[in-house]
Amino acid sequence: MKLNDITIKDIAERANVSKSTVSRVLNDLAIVNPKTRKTVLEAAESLGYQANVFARGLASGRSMTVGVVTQKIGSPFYDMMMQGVIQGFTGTGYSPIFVDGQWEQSTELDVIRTLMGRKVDGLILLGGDISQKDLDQLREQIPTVVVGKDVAGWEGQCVYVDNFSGAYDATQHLIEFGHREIAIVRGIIHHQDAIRRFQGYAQALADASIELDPDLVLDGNFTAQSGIIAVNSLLMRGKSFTAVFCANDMVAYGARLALQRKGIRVPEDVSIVGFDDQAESSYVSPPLTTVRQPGVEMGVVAAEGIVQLMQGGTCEFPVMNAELQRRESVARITSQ
Amino acid sequence: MKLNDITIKDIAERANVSKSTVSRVLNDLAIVNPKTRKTVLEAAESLGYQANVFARGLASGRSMTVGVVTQKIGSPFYDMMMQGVIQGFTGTGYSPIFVDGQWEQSTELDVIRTLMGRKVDGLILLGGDISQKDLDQLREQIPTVVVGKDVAGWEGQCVYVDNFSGAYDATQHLIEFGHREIAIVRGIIHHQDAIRRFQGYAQALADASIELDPDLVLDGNFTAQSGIIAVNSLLMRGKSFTAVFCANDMVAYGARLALQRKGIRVPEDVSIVGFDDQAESSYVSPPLTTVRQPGVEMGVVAAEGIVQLMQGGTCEFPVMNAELQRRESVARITSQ
DNA sequence: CAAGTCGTTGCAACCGGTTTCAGTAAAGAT
DNA sequence: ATCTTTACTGAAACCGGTTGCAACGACTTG
Repeated sequence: MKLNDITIKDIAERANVSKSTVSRVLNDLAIVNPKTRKTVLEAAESLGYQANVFARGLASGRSMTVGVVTQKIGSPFYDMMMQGVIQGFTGTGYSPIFVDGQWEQSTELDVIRTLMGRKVDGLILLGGDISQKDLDQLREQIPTVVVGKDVAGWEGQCVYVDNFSGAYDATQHLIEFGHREIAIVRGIIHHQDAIRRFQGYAQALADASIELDPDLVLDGNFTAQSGIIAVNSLLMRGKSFTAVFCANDMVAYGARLALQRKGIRVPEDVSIVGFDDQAESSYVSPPLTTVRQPGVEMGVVAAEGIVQLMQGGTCEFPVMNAELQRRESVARITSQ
Repeated sequence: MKLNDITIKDIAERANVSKSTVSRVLNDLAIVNPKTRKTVLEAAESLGYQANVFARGLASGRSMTVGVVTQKIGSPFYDMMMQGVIQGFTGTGYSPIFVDGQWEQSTELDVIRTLMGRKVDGLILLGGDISQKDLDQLREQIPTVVVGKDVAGWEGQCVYVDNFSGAYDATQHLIEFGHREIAIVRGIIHHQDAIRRFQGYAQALADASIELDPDLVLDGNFTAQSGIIAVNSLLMRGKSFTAVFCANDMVAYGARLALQRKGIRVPEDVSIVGFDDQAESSYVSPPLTTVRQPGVEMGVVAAEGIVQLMQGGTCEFPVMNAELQRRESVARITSQ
């Protein structure tokens, strides 16, 4: 099946040393005579040796893999983080193995169990909904970092963006442009990011002495479809509004479409702001003003951090910040 | 590190049998007395036994993992296939391990080497640019299926869509709607899909007795940016056209934006058709008429196929077909 | 010159399974 | 009653590494 049946033993014979010596050279964890070392290295090289991961894993207990739990492959923000993770691991000797939690707590626990069964050396959780208890328990068994949310008691060991100030900036931007009737389509109700974003929105309004109007607060679930529904219900109710701040870009797309269907122009009649800055957002019509999350960077940082952790070190992540990308979906309001 | 240090030996002691018997029960590959069997199973259950993958792999040579090489995590079409693959593997006992080829041949070979080093039992290649020679060589070493392109000599062992007829249908749709000056923005020049799509376009024109105008053929690279550039150069040249068929949806977004920037309306002035049907396309403005590729299904089918192959069977994939999704980016032309 | 060090290396046990081969007891055949 | 089967089970080798411990030669040291 595999061409590569050269083992450490073959090298040993070729170099006239014992298996142990070869192993020591290959992992350089003991002093070996430089000359011997060279001979072994050459032998290994010329034979094209590649260690058998099973044997190594069995003997050492380490697998050189880390499990990465994502929530839904194909979801823009999580995909960015995955890219970052891959990037962050290249050259470290560790390989990520990705599994998908499908946004479901039970599935998530399942896949983590599978990962543990596969003896991963570390765990990166991208988002997810596991309970604090399970999380804490997990961390005791295996080096873990969480990306995309902050967990109580894990200060510095979570990579996340400041959703509050991102949302605050976005809302303030709308206010600066003269908007006062600003609707919001929230994300999944118990989702941490969604909550923080709502708080940022609320604070920005408060700071501008604009009363928060409950009728302008709609619930959604991060999908384009939910943006459509939210806008339609807003329209149906006959509520007046000049801008809508969306839970993420997909919701913004939906909102945009729903408005157009009613003959309402964006941004001339209603302005829209999204959150995420997914790849398409620069190219839709009009290009979407949105809050950029540094997804790729977060992935990179997480990968680097877990490597530290697995090597017995510690890691301390800074809070990443989300930056408003001003494009063309927001217009100035002159008079009402 | 792990709570789970129960081994086959513990079960053996608990059930008063030998390791061998336990192994036989657990893999049921030999006749074991039903009573003994039951005892062992119960012991395993009550101890919460989970096999050590390293030991199993070392002894049996099988890892129960299959390597999946994608080209770029975050790319809509490939992501759909990944989702499908995950779906297709659930419940089979195999786990996919994803790596990213980054659209580069050398990287791709590298990651495949890594996968082989990790002793995957099978390989799924999503797209990719490896040479036919390398591919053939690979297939001799390990069960392999290729998704997203067809390889000479691998009939039935590749999962791919009929790009030709997808493109043909799209172009014909434009022709039916009265278009005769149909531009095309092609994908990466040597990319198989891009070539097939171009051929479909050309054939549809030919069948309608429309001469293919080389000035209406632009090159791109599947990115939105390339759509913008293509349309701009078309406009710059002052060439007249009423529709543009794009290599994929991202290109279509770019084209759409470039047109808008010049005050050209879609679809009133110029119609656009894309390819892929990525999630956003239903919600952009106007909702994009595009050719849907059944990415998820392809992934599922590929996963099921490789399982067959790994178990010593064979598999025979049908050609998937691409279906035109008529939405709102194409308008009828009445008079020129 | 004997004893003690140090640097370097080999032996062998071990990691936790799978698998071959031989052995035992019960059932069937002669 | 003896000889074959048949059904089932155990001992032990093996997979390919890692690692503790002993050993060995050369070099100091007393």
